[in-house]
Amino acid sequence: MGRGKIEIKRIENSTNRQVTYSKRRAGIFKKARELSVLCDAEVSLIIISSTDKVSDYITPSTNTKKLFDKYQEVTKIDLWSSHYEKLQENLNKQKEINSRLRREIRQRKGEDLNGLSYQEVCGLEQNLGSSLEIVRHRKVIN
Amino acid sequence: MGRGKIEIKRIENSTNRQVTYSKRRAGIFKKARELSVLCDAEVSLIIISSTDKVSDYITPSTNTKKLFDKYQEVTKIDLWSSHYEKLQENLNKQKEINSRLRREIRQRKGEDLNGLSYQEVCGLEQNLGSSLEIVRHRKVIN
DNA sequence: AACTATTTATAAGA
DNA sequence: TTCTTATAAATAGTT
Repeated sequence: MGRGKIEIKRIENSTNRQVTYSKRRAGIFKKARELSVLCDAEVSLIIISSTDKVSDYITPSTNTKKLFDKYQEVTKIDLWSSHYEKLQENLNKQKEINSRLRREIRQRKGEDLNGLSYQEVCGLEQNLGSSLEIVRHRKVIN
Repeated sequence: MGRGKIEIKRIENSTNRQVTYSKRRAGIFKKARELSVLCDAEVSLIIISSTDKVSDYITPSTNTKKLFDKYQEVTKIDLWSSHYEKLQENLNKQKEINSRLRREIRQRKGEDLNGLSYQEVCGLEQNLGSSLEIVRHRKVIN
C-alpha cells in the first residue's frame, strides 16, 4: 500500500490507528458503493469504531430492516430468537428471585415453615422479636 | 483498476457483472477484515447478489445480533421492538414486583418505615406480633 | 490536510 | 473458470 508493506495486526499507536481508520473507512465505503452499483447487489456495511461511533452504508434501493430480514431468512441465524432468549432468561431470573422473596415473606408471617430446621426457626424467632421491638419503638416515638 | 478506467454504473453484460462481482466481493471482504484488525473496529458486511445469494463478514469478537443491537441503539432504527415489547413489559412488571417485595421484607425487619402512617405501623406491629406467636408455637411443638 | 512512493486491487485478455 | 498482466486505485509514511 504505502511506503513499505504493513502487517495486518492491531495498530498500537492510537493516532496512527485513528488516521488509518479514517482513510480505510472511506475506502471501504467507496468499495461498497461501487459494488452495489456495478453489480446490482444489495450491500449493508456497518462499522463501529473502537470509540463506539457508528457509520453505515446501505444500498439505496433497500433499507436496513428489509436487508436484515432477507439475511435472517437465508442464514437461518435467528436474530430475533437469540434476542428473545436473553430477555426470557432475564425474565426467568426475576421470577425466581421473586419467588424466593415471597417465600421469605411467608416465613416471616409464620407460614411455610416446614422446610426450616429447628435452628433456623430459632433464628427467625429472634429476628422477628427484634423487628417487633424496632417497630414498637417507632410507634412510640411517632 | 484494470486496463483503462471504468465508470461506476451497472455492468450490463451479465457475465462481466458476475466476474466483477466475484472479484470485488473478495476484495471488499479482505478490506473489511483488515479494517477490523488494524483499527480494532467492529465491522458487519452483508452482501446479497442480484441472484439473491448472501455473503457476510462479521468481526470475530462480536456477533451479528450484538452488533445490530448497538447499531439500533445509535441509529434509533427499531429492528426488533414489535417482537420484544411485550416481553420487555413483562420484565419491567416483574422488576417492579421485586422491588415491592424487597420493601415489604425491609419493613418486616423494621427498616424503611418512614413511608408508613401511624395506622400502618400499628398494623405491622400486630402482624409481626402474631407471626412471632406462630413461630414460637412451632418451635415448641418441634 | 496534502503529498508521493509503493503496494494492492482489478479489468481485460488469454 | 483461473491465470496473467497492465493499469488504476488505495494507502502508509511523510511533510
